[in-house]
Amino acid sequence: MRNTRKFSAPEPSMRRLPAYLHVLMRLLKENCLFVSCTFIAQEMHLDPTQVRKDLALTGIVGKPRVGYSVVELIEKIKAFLGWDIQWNAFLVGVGNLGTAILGYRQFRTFGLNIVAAFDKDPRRIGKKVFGVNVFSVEKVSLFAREQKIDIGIITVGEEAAQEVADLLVEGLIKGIWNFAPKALVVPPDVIVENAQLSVSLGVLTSKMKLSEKEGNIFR
Amino acid sequence: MRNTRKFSAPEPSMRRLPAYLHVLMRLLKENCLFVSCTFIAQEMHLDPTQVRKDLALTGIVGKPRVGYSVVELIEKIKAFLGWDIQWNAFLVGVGNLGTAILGYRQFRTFGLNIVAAFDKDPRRIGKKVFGVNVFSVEKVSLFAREQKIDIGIITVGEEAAQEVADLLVEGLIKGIWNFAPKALVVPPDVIVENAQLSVSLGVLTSKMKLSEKEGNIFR
DNA sequence: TAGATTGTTAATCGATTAACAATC
DNA sequence: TAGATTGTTAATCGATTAACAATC
Repeated sequence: MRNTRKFSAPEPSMRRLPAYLHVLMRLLKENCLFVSCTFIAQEMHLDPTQVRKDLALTGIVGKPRVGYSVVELIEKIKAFLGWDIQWNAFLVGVGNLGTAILGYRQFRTFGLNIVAAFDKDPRRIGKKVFGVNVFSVEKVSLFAREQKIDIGIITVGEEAAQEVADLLVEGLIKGIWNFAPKALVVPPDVIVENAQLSVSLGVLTSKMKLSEKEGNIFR
Repeated sequence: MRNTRKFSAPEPSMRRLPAYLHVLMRLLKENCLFVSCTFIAQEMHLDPTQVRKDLALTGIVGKPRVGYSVVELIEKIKAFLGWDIQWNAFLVGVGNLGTAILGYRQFRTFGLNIVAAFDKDPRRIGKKVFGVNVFSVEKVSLFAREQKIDIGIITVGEEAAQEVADLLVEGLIKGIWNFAPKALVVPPDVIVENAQLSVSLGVLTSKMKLSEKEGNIFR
């Protein structure tokens, strides 16, 4: 069963690209002009063929015996990830996590431009958080339409998440970055990316518990 | 090529379990005693067989024609994810993200007990953040050993991440929750879970860019 | 040239989905 | 009983890994 339209790029590959970018940025700093798959694979403890296939997704062409141009590869990966253009975003829910995201300057370098923030708490409305104005959540749809916002970032609680998603959809946004632990229902042309920290924590604690059990066999 | 010891549970399944838990908690509130895979699958837009296989991982046994006991299923999933026991944790790097994590009370319900925080900035050391004391990062290894800490949470910048990981390993921690965009090198018995927000953002913007291109064909 | 590395095709592996018998 | 649902085995699909020819 499929929740949305299927796009062509394999997600596991997509998720590895940002890490390649980090290695490449370091190489760029060290004035390294060319890099081979083998090198990147070693750095990241991956299979070289896998790296080559991942990079091929971006349309890069390498030179046998030489490798890929570091500068070109950085450009291609950024373009593939959509980090070469600006995305205008609204953030809804100025709690701890919302505030942290507003304060995380790094996102600017990925083209994420958080234009405004929204909250339902009157104590937060009218304030500025890391230079971003906080408005009443009621206004989110109207403002989003007026300002042609691309991305809605949901950092509200589970209860309000669907409601906020509906407002964002009404505001004609094209993508939702959802931090609330809730499976959102949206039209098929709206892209949802879930980023629940608890999922990641669950993977960690689950593996730790398993390893304790397995480990005990040998001790 | 493998970076660490392989554990038996399939990661995709593991990543779906927290979402099942959310549906189940809601059902519990509604005093619903039994639930079928079909129902959960519909709620989450997944294949029922997939849900059944995922749930089977936890060791739950259902009743044909009835389904699974909601209460029992919640317990089993929590136990499988390691959310039935307490994990003592240290957090290193009290920036925006670190602060947000310290303030996110929800994690307590997953058994995550953040005992202390660490930073290298003298202005932060000695302060309390959401009730958690901030110490100098130098002390992390010693304190971790003394207090038998299980998990180290890394919320420092890319540059310092490996250094902090080394200190945590010296402190005999068993798992690292790494928010820094850096592939950490640790001994094979230490479990690392990477939680880079930029990866998730990349998936979103990449899909949005692809969908724009594809979409334009039809417009 | 020789040899390292790319690009691509084939083989393997693992996860998802389909089919169906067992059960209450 | 009839039928919905579980549990499990088989088929399909997709991603990873291996093999190798092409290239500079």
